[in-house]
Amino acid sequence: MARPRTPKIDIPRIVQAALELADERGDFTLGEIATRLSVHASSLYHHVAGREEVLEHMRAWFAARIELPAMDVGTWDLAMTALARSYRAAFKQHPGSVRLLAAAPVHDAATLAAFESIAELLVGAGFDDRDVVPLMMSLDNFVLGSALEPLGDDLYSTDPAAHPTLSRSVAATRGPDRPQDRAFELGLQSLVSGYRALLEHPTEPATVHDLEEPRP
Amino acid sequence: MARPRTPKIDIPRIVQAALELADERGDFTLGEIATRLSVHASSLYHHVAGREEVLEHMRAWFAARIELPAMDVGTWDLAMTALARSYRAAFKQHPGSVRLLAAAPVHDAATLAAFESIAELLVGAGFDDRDVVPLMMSLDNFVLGSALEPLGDDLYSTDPAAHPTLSRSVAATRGPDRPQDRAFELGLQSLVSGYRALLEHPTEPATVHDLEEPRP
DNA sequence: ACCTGAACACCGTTCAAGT
DNA sequence: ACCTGAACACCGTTCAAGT
Repeated sequence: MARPRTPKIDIPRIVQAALELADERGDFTLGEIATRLSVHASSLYHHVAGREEVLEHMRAWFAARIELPAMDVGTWDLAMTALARSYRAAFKQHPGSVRLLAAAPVHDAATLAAFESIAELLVGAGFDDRDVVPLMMSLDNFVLGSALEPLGDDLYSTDPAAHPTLSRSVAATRGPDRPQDRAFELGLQSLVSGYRALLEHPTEPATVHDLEEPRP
Repeated sequence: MARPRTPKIDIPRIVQAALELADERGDFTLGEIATRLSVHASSLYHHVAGREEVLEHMRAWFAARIELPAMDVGTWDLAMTALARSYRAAFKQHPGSVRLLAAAPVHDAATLAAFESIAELLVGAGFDDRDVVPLMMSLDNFVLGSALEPLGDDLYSTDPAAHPTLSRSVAATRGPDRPQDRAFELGLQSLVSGYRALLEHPTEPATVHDLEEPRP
C-alpha cells in the first residue's frame, strides 16, 4: 500500500490539523499532524515543502476567511473599522494559532488590495500624505495586539490584598461580555476618533510633551 | 579544568548573549549561547533550568529596564502615556527579541504595581468600573502590537503599478522619522483622547453600528 | 559549586524503495 | 504521483565524571 489511488491527505486537511493542534496546545509538530491524518511525517513533504510552508498555508487560510468589506463604497472610517473587525473575527476563531503566525502576518494579494483601497480613502479624505501609512500601521498594530491578548487571563489571578483596586476592577468585568471584546471596541473607536480629530485639527492631537512641560 | 575558580558564565552573560542572538537572527539556540560564552551547552544548566528559563530571564531584563513613572503624582492620561512609551522604548532596544517573548509577556511584581496605580487613577478619574480593565487591556494590546510591528518593512516593496496610492503614501514617509514611530504616537494619542471622551460622554464613542444602520 | 563530554529523545528533512 | 521507513543533522536535556 505505497501509493493509494486517492491521496490520503491534502493541504486543506494538513492546515485543519495544524489549526486544531495550535488551538489545543499552542504549537504543532509535523509528526503530530501526520499522526492525526494517519500518515507518516515524511508523507507531508509530498504536499508541502516543509514546516514553514504549513504556516504559510495557515496564513492563507486566515486571509481567505477575512471578509474584505466593499472598500469603494463608504467612508474611510467605516472601511477601517469594518476591516479591523473582520480581521479580529477571523483570528478569534483560532486564538492559539495567532502567536504562531504573528512572526510573518498575512500580506497576500487581497490584503494588499484592501490596503490600497484604505489608502485611497484616506488620501481622498484629506489626510496628510505622510500620515496615511502611519495611520494604517497604527490600526494594524492594534488589531494584532488585540488578537494576541498579551494580558490573557493573567489579571484574574490578582491578589486582592496586594492590588485591591485592580482586583475590584477585574471583578467588575464579570458578566456575559469578555473584557477583551470591550477592550477591542473601545480601542478601535478611540483610534478612529483620534484619526478623525487629526483631520479636523491637523496639528492635533497634542503631544504629551506639551502636557508635561507647560510653557510658563 | 573542570571547575574554574571563578565561574566562566553567569545569568547576565547568558541573557546578554540570548538578546544579541535574538536581535541578529530572531531566535537563539542553547548551543549558540554556549559557543558565544566559550562553554558547552550543558554548562548552561548549572545556571538556568532550561531554555524556558532563559526566556524568563530575558523578560525580567526588559521589566527591569522599564522606567515605571511615578504613578502617585499626575493624572491617569499622563501616567498611561508615560508607561506605554516606557514599554515601547525598552522593546525598541531589542526588536528581534519581542517576538520570542510575546508568548508570555512581562507581568512581574513591578508591572502589577504599575497596573494597580493605573487602576486607581482610572477609578479616581470617574471611569465606569467595568471599563477600567478593558481600557488597560486596550492600551497593552496596542503597545505589544506596536512592538511587534506586524507590517514591518513589507510595505516598502509595494508595486507602484498594482497599488499606486499605497506606493505614493509609502514614498511620502521617507524622512528622518520612521513611520512606525509616528504610528505609535498617533495611536497612543488617539487611544488616550478616546478614553477621555468616554469620561466626558459616558455613552461615547458611538459604535459603528450606529453609523452603519442609521435610524430612519 | 561548576565545567565537560557522552548519551538520549525528539524533531525537521531527505531519500531510496515501492506502487 | 504519493506513501513508507530508514537515515541524518540538530536541538534540548540529563548525568556521571572530574575538580
